[in-house]
Parts: sequence; structure tokens; C-alpha cells
Amino acid sequence: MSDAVDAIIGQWTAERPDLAEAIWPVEVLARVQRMAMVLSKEVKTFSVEHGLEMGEFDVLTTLRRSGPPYALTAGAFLKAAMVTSGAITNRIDKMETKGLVERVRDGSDRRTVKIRLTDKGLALTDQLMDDHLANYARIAKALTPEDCAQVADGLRKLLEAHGDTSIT
Amino acid sequence: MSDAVDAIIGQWTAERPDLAEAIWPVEVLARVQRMAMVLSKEVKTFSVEHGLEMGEFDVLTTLRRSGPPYALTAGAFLKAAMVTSGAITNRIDKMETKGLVERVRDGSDRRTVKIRLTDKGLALTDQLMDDHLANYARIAKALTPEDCAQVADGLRKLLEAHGDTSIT
DNA sequence: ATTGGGAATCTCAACGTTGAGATAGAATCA
DNA sequence: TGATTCTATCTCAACGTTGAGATTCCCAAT
Repeated sequence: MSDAVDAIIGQWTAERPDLAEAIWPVEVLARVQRMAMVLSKEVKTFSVEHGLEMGEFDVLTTLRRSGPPYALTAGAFLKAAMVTSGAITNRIDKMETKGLVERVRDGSDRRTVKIRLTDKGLALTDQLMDDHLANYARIAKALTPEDCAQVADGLRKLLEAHGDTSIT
Repeated sequence: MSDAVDAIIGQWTAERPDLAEAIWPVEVLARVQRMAMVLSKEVKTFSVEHGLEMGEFDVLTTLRRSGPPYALTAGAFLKAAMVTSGAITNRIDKMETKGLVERVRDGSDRRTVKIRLTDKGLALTDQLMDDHLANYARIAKALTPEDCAQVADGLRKLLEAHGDTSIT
């Protein structure tokens, strides 16, 4: 039972034994990084199979789970998706031409632009969620419920410590 | 004690209660994704502070931990860094002009190109590792040793299940 | 009412990655 | 030897993101 990170740590132990006391964070952080790479490739494949670019599905689900009227400001997406403003503008531009979302200028504050799910976007999202969660279940199926809880609890502590505490 | 993923799951529970049974993988996978984003920003900051691009530090440490003669084929980097061939060519090109690595054509198989740490690259890497691990420790300090072991064990299972078992 | 600071979004050039195709060499077999 | 197939790397156009700056607008202070 060993993965690539075990091999990496083994190499360091052989080459720089003086670092043995300091290498413990690699056990967690390198695995987070590598698992994120695996995950992003899986999600990309899933998205493309359903006619979406990676990132577009994020926009759809973020709007869907926010509840009626399925509209959020562009700024809300910056934090939700953890990307920069140019990326959001780019994504919304493309999704607007696909008819999945539409920009709505708010009357009260004309600086803000709300991105709203169209009927087509809403239907597509609801239709995809079951497949998406089935795909997630497949990716995570190696974990028992206890494993899940332990990993989730640890990562929650890390995320809280880094201020990732809100999606607003 | 709640993070952004707790909020996301709360939203789904309110909007699509029918998905309650299927949402458990989000607890783990969404946190992996978000923590990877946090981590990559931290590592990028660290790299730039030390005059490197993100990814270049990966190349240096991968070579360093492989042991003398600190040389690996370009193909080995594809798996180690989980990126495509164009990215490796690009990285090595830049690091070669910086004098950190050099390309060496092998006599026995003239297709392969070994990337080798220069003396300058080796010295820089050894000099940076302590800072790098201190930075990692800062990022992971919210975790107790027990937390670390639990998260690492769970992620190891996931990575093994996805074939991430070797860096060769 | 005007000014100035701040906020929300968009613009756009620079950058790194992707991924299919090109190139060159090795390996197998007739 | 020649032909075929496989392997390793590089090339390069397309693509998405970054991030600083521009733009537009809100709001508080005077």
C-alpha cells in the first residue's frame, strides 16, 4: 500500500536524511496537489462529454445551488470559483452565447452585473447533477464513510485556517 | 467550525434535498480541489519570492531527490509533474537559459534527453529546501499529527485507486 | 452640489499549458 | 538490408487564466 508520495518521501529520506523531521507536511500537501490533478482531469472529461468546458459546469452548479432566482453577481463567482475576474468574464461570455446564462444589470446598483441561469441552463444543470454525483461517487469510492469523514475533517481545518470560510 | 464546502453542501440540501444521499463525495473532493487552489497560490508566492516560476521548483526538487547524478529523462517528468510534454519542454528551455539544468543526450539511446541539475541548480535546490519545508509546515500547521495521518491515509487510498503509484 | 475614495466589472496583452502532429531514433522481423 | 512499428522528444497554434489598468458607478464628506 504505497503511492507516488510515499516514493517521493522515500527518496528524500535517502538523499536528505537531515530533513526527516521536517518532511511531514509533504504527506498531506503533496497528496492534495496530486489528487487535485487527478480530479481535475476526471471532471474535465465529464464536462466535455456533456458539451461543457471545464469551469462552465462550476458556474452552472454555483447558480443552481444558490436557489431562485438563480442569479449571482460576477464578484460572487470570483470567490466561489477561486479564479480572477478575467476568467469569469471569459466564461460568462461563452456561456451567454450558448444560451445557458444571461447578464442582467441591476437597477439599484448599476455597477453590478448579475449572471442568471436561463431556463435552458437550469434544465441542463438539474439534468446533469445526478450524473455528476455518480461520477464523484465513482472517483471517491475507494473511501469508506469513516475515511471520508476523517479526510473531510482534516481538510476543513486546513481550509478554515486559510480563510476559506464563505462562498458569499 | 465550518468552511465554504459546508456552505455549499448546505445550499444543495436546501435546494435539492433529493440529492442528500448522493452528496457525500463532495465533502472530500470539493475540499481537495479548494485546498489545492489555496496551496498552489502559496507555492507560487514562495517560488516567485525565490526567483523561480511555479513548476520550476518542482523540476529542481524532482531532480534533487532522485539522487546523483541528478539526471532524469524528459519522460520521467511527465509522470512526476503530471503535465504534458509541451509544458516540460517549455520549463526546461527556460531553466536551461537560467543555468539551473542542462540537457544531456544519452549515448546509448539518442532519442532520450536527460535533464541534469547543474552545480548552480543543485546548490540552489539544497538551499531552498529548508525554506520550502518551513513554508509547507506553516500551511499545514492547523493539523495535529493525528489529523495528518488520517488525511494522508485517506488520500493515499484515493491516489492508489487512481493508479498514482509510481514516480518512475 | 461637488469632490474624492472606493467598489464592481470589463479589457487586453502576456503567460503557461494542452494536445495533435512532426521528427528522429530504436527495435523487431522478414 | 529494408520495412514496419514503436518510443522519446520537440514544435506550435489554440486555449484559458492572470493581473494590472481602464471604465463606470456608488457613496460619504464637505
